[in-house]
Amino acid sequence: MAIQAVRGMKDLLPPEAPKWRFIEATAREVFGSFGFSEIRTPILERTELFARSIGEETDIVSKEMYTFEDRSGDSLTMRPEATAGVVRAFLENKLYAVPGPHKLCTIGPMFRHERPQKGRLRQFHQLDCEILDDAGPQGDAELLVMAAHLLERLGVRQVTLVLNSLGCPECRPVFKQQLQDYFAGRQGGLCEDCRRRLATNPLRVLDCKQEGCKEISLGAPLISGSWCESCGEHFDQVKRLLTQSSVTFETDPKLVRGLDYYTRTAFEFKTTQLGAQDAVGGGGRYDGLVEALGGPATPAIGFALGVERLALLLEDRPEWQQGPSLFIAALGDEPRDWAFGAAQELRRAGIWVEMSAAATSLKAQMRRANKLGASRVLIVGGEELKAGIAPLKDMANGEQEDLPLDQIVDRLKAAGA
RNA sequence: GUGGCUAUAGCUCAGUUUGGUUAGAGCGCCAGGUUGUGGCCCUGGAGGCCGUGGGUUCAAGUCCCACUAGCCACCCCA
Repeated sequence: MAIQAVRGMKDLLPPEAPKWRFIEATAREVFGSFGFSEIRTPILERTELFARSIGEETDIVSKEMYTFEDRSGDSLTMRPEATAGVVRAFLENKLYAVPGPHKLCTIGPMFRHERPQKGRLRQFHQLDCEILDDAGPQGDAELLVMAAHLLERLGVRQVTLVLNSLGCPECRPVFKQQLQDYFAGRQGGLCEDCRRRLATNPLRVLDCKQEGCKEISLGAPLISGSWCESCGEHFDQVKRLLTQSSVTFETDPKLVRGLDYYTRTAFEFKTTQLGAQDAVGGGGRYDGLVEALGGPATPAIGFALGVERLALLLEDRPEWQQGPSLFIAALGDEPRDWAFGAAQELRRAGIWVEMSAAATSLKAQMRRANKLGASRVLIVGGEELKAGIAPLKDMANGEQEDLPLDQIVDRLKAAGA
């Protein structure tokens, strides 16, 4: 076989492209109305950035990154998520010099070396939003309301917002210790992975899908019991604001997210429509990340939505299949020359015009016009050219009218083409 | 990274069990049925290194192995 695309990297073909444009355009519109500015950061970053922000122990960093040495010997990585790069750009360009909050969004490809399946690619695309320098619960709520609003605008149904709070540096260690104490006596029933997680990240044990682990987790302490006063208050406020905004949600005290930098609010938008790939989007608060990357203490929160997964949930719409406003069917050499010129003139007026370059029968040209979805066909032969009047056929109802050739532009503009 | 299923025309799939003439269908495509009129209908036509490479055999789309890719589950996540 000839050269194939790299595994897990897909071509976006013309029939699918309008859906993507719709998703991206709607997202930009919604993000814009919430005051988000676009930022575009490089796909390549120093490996260190991801190792330090996402966490060395996470699956992403430990086994999923596209990492390589460039020609100067620097270790570079193709971004597996957007937040780290955005935060890096925020610091490097000293965007914090202006008072916050800073609302930034970005749309683009991410890369993770995983085993591909439906809704999971090695190059995939995210709609990503971050609010930097915002500590209050209204920041969390605003972001979630915006995401819910976008899903609604897109017409994506059957998506549930699942919420949890992971606590802060104040209360999470207490909970971690409680968990470790609880599981310590029950290690025997845990899977191999979980026994390892117990030391590194005991919260993940709660998230394990193995039967034995699930059973043991049932009796485990819940993080909701360990929240410090301010974390509990923060979470209550977020929930209150969501309810006030009519955003429905569920809470799940076992929801844990894979990235180390999350604090307090963590969330996922889940669907039952995509099999094992049930997350359409996710995110959370990361109050410590900016400081950990060497910046000023800057509380922040963000989310990402997967474009491919959204596309899978969207039906095609008829308005995405628009055809040309006019097809010129020319019969004979002279009419074809005339049509070529007329087409350019109409196009200059912003009208989508097609014609066929080859000297084929009228029947073949009509078939082609029909296939392209042309709204009208102008039929021009030698007689019409001489008379300066040609039949214009409406392809929807089959009706034909005689139109003076010098009035085409006006006629089409009047028809809203 | 682990396990399972799959790969035949542009698309969806028969044919593989029990190896044996020119590998089929539907849809799509092209042309004709109308000296210059699309969609529906009828007729005809084009289009296939049967994923790639190796092996078994007189003979492989069919059996065996490897590779590649897709799908499903695990893992994890968008």
